[in-house]
Order: sequence, then C-alpha cells, then structure tokens
Amino acid sequence: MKRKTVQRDAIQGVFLKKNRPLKVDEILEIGRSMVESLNQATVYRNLKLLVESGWLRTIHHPYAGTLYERAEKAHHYHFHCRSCDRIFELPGCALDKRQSTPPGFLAEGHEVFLFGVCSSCRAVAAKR
Amino acid sequence: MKRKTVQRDAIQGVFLKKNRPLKVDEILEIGRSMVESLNQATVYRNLKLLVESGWLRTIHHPYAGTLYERAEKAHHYHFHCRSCDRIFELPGCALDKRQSTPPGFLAEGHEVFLFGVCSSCRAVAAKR
DNA sequence: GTGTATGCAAAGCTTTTGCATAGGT
DNA sequence: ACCTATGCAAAAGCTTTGCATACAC
Repeated sequence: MKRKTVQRDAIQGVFLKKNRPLKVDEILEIGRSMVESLNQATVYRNLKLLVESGWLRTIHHPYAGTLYERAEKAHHYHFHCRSCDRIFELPGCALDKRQSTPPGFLAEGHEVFLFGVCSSCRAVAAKR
Repeated sequence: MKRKTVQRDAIQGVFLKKNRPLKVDEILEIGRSMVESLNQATVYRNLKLLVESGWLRTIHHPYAGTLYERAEKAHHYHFHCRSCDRIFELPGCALDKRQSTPPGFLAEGHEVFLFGVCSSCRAVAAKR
C-alpha cells in the first residue's frame, strides 16, 4: 500500500510551486529546502512512482536529459532556446497524425521538441 | 588536420551497411568485425567528429537513449513500436511549423518521436 | 620526423539497488 | 506491531578524459 510521506509531499510541492519542467537535481535541491534530509534515491524512487501513477510525465530533452512535468497539463510541445537555454511549453498540437503515420501503424502518442531562438533572445539580438 | 583512419572508415562503413539508426554498442560491435582493435573511446570520439562534420546526426530516443543515423537522409520522424521495440523511419514532415511556433519564436529545427504499435505487430495481435 | 588519432584505464555523470532502520498505518 | 519508504553507500550504465604510443601524413 502506498503511504503518505513528507518526502513525496515535498516533491509534489516542488512541481506545484515551480510549474515548469524540472530536472532531477533541481527537484532535489528545491525539495531539500522543504525537507532537509531529502535524499537523491528517494527522489528517483518517487519520481518513478509519480510517473506510474500518472501524476507526472517525463520529457526527454535532447541536451538537458530527462525532465519531469505534471501530467495533468494538456498535451503540448517543448521549445528549447539555444541562446538562453530555457525550455518553453508550446500550446496545441500541430502534428497531422494521419499524415505522419504509415498505414497499419497505430500511433498512441508522440513527443515533439523544437529548437531555435525564443522571442526575447531574438529581440536582444535585433537591438545589437 | 583530419587524418584518415581505418577506424573511422569502419564506423562509417557500419552505417552504410546497416542503413538504420544505430546505438553506440551496436556500432562498436559491428565495427569490431571490421577492425578488431576498435575501441569504445574511439567510437565515441569519431561519432562526435562525424556529427560535427555533418555526416551523422543524433536522435534522442526516449527509451533507448542516443542513436545515430546518416545526416544525408531527408528530414523524417521516428516511430518506436512498444511491442517489438524496433525503430522505424517515417517519411515526410507533418508538423505545421507556423501553427506550433508562437509569434516571435524562430524554430530552426524539430525532432518528433511517435510511439505505438507497428503494422506487423498489429497483424500478429489480430490473429490471436 | 611531427603531431594527431588510437587504445587502455580511470574518472564523471546519471540512475539504480541492497541493506539497515525510521516512521506511516 | 507490521511492513513500506527512507537514507546511505555501493554499484551499474553511459560517456568523457588523461596519457603513452602507434601511425597517418
């Protein structure tokens, strides 16, 4: 049976507080400000639990590695700015599933990552 | 200056021979059948060189990790079959870039991974 | 002959796991 | 009181790096 622990509460709290995709070391660091003893292994174990229970979802960032975000958010894409290195969440789903899936294939889900320069970085570049 | 070596020749040969996305351990194993002494570190160093020179491209598979494929191939998506675990290359690009990119953002590239069941696995499942 | 690329081994990361024990129920 | 979840430390991938030497030029 799944027990309620202050550690898992803290980990979930981190996501509620930050409301953006997070890396494991960020979760650990922020979580420790809530529960001092919080351990790396505990974070990994709870992330796995939370993904399995459907509370979290993993994102696979080509450069930054694995990120986690709340699963309740609607399906969306991610945009990585190569200038400021931030990750943005893009609303909507612009993939034509029928066109992208060959006959006979069943697509159950997809992950999209875009790369480029975000609007604020472009504005800065234009000024120079 | 970049010297020609039998090791890099072999690594490139592996891609020409297999003509599909490959993992590092596959490249090492197949490459060793061509150059017995081929070393892991050499593979990693040459993969980096070949990516930088534009001969190879990396794919970031959410489960299998990093894969490499020849860069000369046209832009395409990847499909991972959760039943047989194979990775398929899907022709074409069905993403509406304008729709998926917010105003002010410059999208320079994107990576798409689809998950589901491939046609042959579906056929097998249907028979049962 | 000169200097880069290789092989080998060690080290760095990220993630997982074994084990004793604290703590939720 | 029971037994799961935690903390700690070690281990297990994957990738990078330092160093002596082989070999491409």
